[in-house]
Amino acid sequence: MIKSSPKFRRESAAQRKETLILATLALIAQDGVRGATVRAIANRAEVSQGLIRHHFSSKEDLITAAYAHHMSHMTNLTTAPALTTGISAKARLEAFVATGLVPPVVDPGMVSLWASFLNKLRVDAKMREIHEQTYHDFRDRLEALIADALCEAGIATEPRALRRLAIACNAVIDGLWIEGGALPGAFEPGELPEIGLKSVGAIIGLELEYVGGWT
Amino acid sequence: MIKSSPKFRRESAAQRKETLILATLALIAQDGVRGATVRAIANRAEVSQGLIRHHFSSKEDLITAAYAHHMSHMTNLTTAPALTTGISAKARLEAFVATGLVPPVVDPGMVSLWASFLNKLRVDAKMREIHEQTYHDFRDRLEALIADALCEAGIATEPRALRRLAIACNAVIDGLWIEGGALPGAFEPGELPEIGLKSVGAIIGLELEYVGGWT
DNA sequence: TTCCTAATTATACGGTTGCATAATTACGGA
DNA sequence: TCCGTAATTATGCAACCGTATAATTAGGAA
Repeated sequence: MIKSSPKFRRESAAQRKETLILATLALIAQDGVRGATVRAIANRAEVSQGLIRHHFSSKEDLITAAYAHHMSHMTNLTTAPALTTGISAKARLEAFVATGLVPPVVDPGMVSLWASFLNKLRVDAKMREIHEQTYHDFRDRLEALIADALCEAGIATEPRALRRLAIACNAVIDGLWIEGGALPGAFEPGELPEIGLKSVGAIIGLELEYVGGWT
Repeated sequence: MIKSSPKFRRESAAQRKETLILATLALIAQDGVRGATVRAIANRAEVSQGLIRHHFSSKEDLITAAYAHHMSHMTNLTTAPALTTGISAKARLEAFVATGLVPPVVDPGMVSLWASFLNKLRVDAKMREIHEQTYHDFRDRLEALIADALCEAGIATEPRALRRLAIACNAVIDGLWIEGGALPGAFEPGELPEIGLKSVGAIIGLELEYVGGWT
């Protein structure tokens, strides 16, 4: 008897879950939440639709997992360059701001994805929890960078004031990131990071500069 | 023959359209785009579902109209106080910034609504057009206020630099507005406008202050 | 009053959705 | 080698979606 090629491959739960999550994110980024149907996701991940319910208790569960995955991914993408050792605190802050304002972080798909999730915050408590945690995580990293940069410059700052600086800087970055993604082509290349650096610098009282190399 | 009470009332096209638009916005704010089905909208507006297709060529058409309505509403809400005559340019700018960062502009429903529409920008060209126009309209008003305030303070600014200041200030306001709406309770009352004024002030190089009276 | 017309309702249809259930099948351990 | 079991597929269903069409009805014009 000739052994025919297997009709499917078994994979670990973790791998399958990630595959499904990535397919979900790709679909939402492309067509909005509306496009992420169970059948479309299964099709994109090249599995049957029944498999989704085998790994996730409901479609809502998958969406939530995709949200968490995406948010931590974006945070890591932005944070990574700021972890470089051997450079000044000011340089790390500059890298952090600039990285968050150029592709691939600034991207229509990313913004669309983020917006799709944002309007679920009202309804879903689990989503709200994830958002809150991600937001604070991101802001805390930013606050630490600001604190280091200010300390390095010999500027003392109270915790309360520091928190507000971080909130404000986070807001500029977010705002620029959104418009950059929502209106691609409305800004010249390199304009967004330049504006971001100048603004963040003005807010915290340091002169931050645009360093080339960010494509 | 006893005349029974009429089963429905005829109204002008404009009135009906607005009723339907408001019902749509209320539903989207409450349950997200997913909740704004034709039947739900008709139910909320207390009309039959067929009426929607009588006034709008499609559901998509209604959604688009609702988006335009909502955006101009928000812009007007924020802009109104800045039109006050007889006060300094700086005071008008302060009013503009502060108004946009307190209720009813800062509100979970408003943010949810805005986010719901945002993720349609990728797909729908008409939506993108409305977004672009609204964004530029808002930013232009902000830019004019900044120009006046700087001029009043005797600070000369090039058009190119002015544009970037407006982009940056717009971003701070947007970012703060979003988080204020997405995470109600995460900020103390009055904290958002205070941070917003300080940040905008730092960016453009003026000292803006929080004036009480904004509840 | 009578009639005409546009606003409104009533009803139905094809397609899609998320989910449940049962039948297959890969693949590691005995 | 064989077998158990969990991963995967196949199939079906009830509910809901947007839309089309025809039947009502309000309310002004003549």
